[in-house]
Amino acid sequence: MARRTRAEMMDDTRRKLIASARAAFAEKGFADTSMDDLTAAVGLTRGALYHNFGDKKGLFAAVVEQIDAEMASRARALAEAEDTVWSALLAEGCAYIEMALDPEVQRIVLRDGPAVLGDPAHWPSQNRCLDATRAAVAELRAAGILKPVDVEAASRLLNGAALNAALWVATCDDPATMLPKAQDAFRMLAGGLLVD
Amino acid sequence: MARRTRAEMMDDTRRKLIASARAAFAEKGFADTSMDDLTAAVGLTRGALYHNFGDKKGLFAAVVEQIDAEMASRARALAEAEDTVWSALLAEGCAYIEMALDPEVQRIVLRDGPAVLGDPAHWPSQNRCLDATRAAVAELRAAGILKPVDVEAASRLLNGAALNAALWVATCDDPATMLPKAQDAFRMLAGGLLVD
DNA sequence: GCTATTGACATACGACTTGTATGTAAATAG
DNA sequence: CTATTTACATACAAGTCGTATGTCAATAGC
Repeated sequence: MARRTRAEMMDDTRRKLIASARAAFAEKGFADTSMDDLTAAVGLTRGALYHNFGDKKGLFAAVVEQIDAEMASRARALAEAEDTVWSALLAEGCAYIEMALDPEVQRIVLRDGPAVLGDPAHWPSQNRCLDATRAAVAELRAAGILKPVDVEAASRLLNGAALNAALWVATCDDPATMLPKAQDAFRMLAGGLLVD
Repeated sequence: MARRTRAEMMDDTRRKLIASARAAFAEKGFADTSMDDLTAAVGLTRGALYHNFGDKKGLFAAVVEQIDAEMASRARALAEAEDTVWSALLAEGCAYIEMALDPEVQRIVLRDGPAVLGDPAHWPSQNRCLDATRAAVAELRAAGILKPVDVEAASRLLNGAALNAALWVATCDDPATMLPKAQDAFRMLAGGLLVD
């Protein structure tokens, strides 16, 4: 078993590169990260990088994909713990706000992501968090719990509100006390969608 | 009057550089814009650029400042045409959504801006659109028209919702029909802040 | 009105970076 | 056991940014 097959070696290489890139991108940002440094940090060269990911953006996209999957997984877990679709939607939004406090999420997904990869809605990872929100909104609309609002529009607005709230909380003076206020405001706003 | 004073020459140089940069950044984005091309397009060199703006980010910041001021001015004009503070707030948000349809605003302010300059809340231009929203929310809160929500949090959420809605509308298949839906959804969400 | 100095740029230079083209050694195929 | 493909490393060319230096016109001082 000491003998490694080629596929195993490549997977290992990819994992190492993604991990190194994730740390570097989070700390220095996309533009200020050198691929020479990034690869050397795990004992490789840019040759491995271009072979596995095509270019710098390709590696960045892989990192975003990984983080995005983790976020969606966490949001889903929290939403499933709720007992109504409505409370699940609120929980998702609040979870999103919390997760965006993570410096890695902020810098890589929220700040550099759009500039490097374009609008999140067109990412291959499809911004899974948005997908979850859309599903919940669609179900609530069908059940007549929400006012006759466009599902896509409402999902976008809810996610956007949560996202920006998170960015603000993360960069304000006192995140600990502002987080609950932001989440309160989010629930209040979302309540505007409910039928009277 | 053919004789130009030095201050006039500098102002003219700055205007030319900002105009050229605005076009280049909007079309190719910050990262893919060369300062050599940018300056040569108006008959200058990078020397003028570094002398007047310090570095590439400095010029970018000046462009953002200009666009931001234009947006705030327009939003203010629309808001003042309304007869209540509440409708003015809604009008501002809807105006924001519309303005974000402009490719220049999208690429420079919304996409590249945060990546290059960091969180908009910390920009020198202070994101004037947000300021207007905050002022309106504060007034409505004081008048008891809104539920007891944190002013800063609510302002952030409203602006974030509008912003993301705009990004979505701008990149969707049929912006013309989606714009009113997004604005409807925005008004509905904002209604969640009103006392019952 | 003449010189000295400052200001507004242009030019030249060095240090990096990215992407590609080529080389190479190991793993697989036949 | 040879041939070929794979998974990288190395070498190279092009382009970019920031700075250091040069230059000429505009102002200041006497």
